[in-house]
Amino acid sequence: MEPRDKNGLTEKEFLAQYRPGDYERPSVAADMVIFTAKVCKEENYRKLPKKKLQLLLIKRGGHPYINTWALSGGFVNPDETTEQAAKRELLEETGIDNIYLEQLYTFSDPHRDPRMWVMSCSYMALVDSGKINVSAGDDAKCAEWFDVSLKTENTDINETNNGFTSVTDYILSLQKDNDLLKAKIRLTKIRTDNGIDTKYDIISSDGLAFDHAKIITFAILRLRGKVTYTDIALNLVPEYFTLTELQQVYEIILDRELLKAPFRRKYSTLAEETDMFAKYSGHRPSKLFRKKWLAE
Amino acid sequence: MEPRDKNGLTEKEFLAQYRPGDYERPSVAADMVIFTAKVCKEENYRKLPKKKLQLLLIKRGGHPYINTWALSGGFVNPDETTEQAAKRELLEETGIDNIYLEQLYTFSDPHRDPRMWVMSCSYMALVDSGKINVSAGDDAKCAEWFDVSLKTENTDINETNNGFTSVTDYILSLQKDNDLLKAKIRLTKIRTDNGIDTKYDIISSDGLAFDHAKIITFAILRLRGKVTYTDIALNLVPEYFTLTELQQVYEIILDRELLKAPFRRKYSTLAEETDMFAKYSGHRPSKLFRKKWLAE
DNA sequence: CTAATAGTGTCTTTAAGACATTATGAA
DNA sequence: TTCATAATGTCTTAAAGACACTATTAG
Repeated sequence: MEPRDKNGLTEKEFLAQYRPGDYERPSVAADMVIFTAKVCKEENYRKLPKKKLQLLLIKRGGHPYINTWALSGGFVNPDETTEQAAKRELLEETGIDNIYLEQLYTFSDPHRDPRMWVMSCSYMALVDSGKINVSAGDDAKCAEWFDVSLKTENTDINETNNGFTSVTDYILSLQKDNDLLKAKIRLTKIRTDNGIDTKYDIISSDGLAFDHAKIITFAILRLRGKVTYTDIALNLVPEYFTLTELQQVYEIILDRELLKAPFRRKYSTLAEETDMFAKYSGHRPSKLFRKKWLAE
Repeated sequence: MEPRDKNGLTEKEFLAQYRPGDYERPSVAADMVIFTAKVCKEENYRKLPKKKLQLLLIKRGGHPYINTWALSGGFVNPDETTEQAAKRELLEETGIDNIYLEQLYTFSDPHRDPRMWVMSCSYMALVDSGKINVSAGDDAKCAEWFDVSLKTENTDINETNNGFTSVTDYILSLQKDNDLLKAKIRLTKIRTDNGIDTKYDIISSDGLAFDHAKIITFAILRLRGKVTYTDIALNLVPEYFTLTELQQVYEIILDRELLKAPFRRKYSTLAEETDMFAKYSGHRPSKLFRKKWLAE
């Protein structure tokens, strides 16, 4: 016996006659923070090339925020998930396909877009720089890789009777040749026994569109948080890599140097030995490893 | 000199003439998984009462999924964030206010609601059971606390050439007196060098509306993941608590017993000693502590 | 040979697991 | 007095930090 509602309808009947109300709905965009670990040039044949953490931005050609830089992204269509939309947009805008993707956070401040009500479901993506097709972004859109740096400018913690208030200012710098984009993001945490209120505010944002400075900061903090206890860093390294290369990736993400011996002890679990060696290194050649993804 | 777009408009002019297109937009709901740690009754005056992990569900009075149980939640309004919507709905539906809230994930399968295109921005909430007003949910809506259990039924891992495939089946059980809701959720992870595809599928879901079994499973796994390295468990404990109580909370979340001595060594950092003691315990009274939230 | 990195050994420090011992109050 | 839990001590095991030492190559 099928259940009927207060109008005497079965579920099938209800759905057949159902018409969505005409209340206002938000547009939903999928935005992506794409990181890569770019190998720098090194003149000294003996020295090892350094790595830099980079992020992809797209120059806006129209209002609002005309001529500023924005994350790759676009609106979600009715026949796809936000993740599918993110992948589709990335492919359309940059030609990049098949990469690591992870949902970050949904930003929903009603006024984050001056045009209308737009939520942003944000994703973090990681690519090995060798996979990037340099000729990508060849349509009208101008996509460029920016060096990323996120520094803590200041932290202020006040203990209260039943919690604390902490205010941290971050300086986000994005650099591409002569283009330097700078933003200050304030992270405020107010903890009481009634929960915690965590808030990101953009204090200043120069050359970045919308609230994207906030999203980028969120992504970097997430990446830093996850890198030490997951295999996420493997996504930034080529098929064959040395343990020093992997360590460099950790160092540019965490923005600090690590000791070699303990690093190798811990993270050699992520690498499978091969019988190949790096060549023409000007010093003792290092063994090449393959990725050993952590199962489960 | 203000920049103008290809139509010769400044940003101000552009925004003044801007009209949103009439493409389809999703409805966005904010849904909440609210947990509490309920103290059971204990007959033996010497024995310590046990705790159970519980979760709040609301009985659906209309189609679709009539007479099944659903998470508390509702549609987001144009003047609020998803978080504000979650809080508003919770207050309206249950009378619960001022609690710990954390965004979980945005579920966006276009067919997750049979009526129309609805995304769910899901939240996890934690409350001390002492804060719950039992007479809540006094309007038409019927809100009830269900005992929660999530067991891994089966894990199957296959290593592949460049990654692995893992399939884990979870059994989610929700019980309230004679009402037993059961669901099987399959978590599939396919890892290749081109990223990881993580997918939750509902194999069966009895008595739970929409994809809420998936959301609940996601929430429990998140809670388990975060409890050991954050102070999140403090949200489930009253103002004054014993270390054994706190340990019980960890045990019901992790679904396994912990050793007392190492637990105290590690988590006494989350507790501030008071000079009060638990009373009428039928054995040595234990010291009461206050919450010491981890700053930063 | 040399500069620069590869790779390992080992001592110290810290934290976690395991379990035993002592302490204490209500009935 | 007894039962059940409180609270702590300590031995073991494992991991992380710090740093030194040896190995190896292109030029």
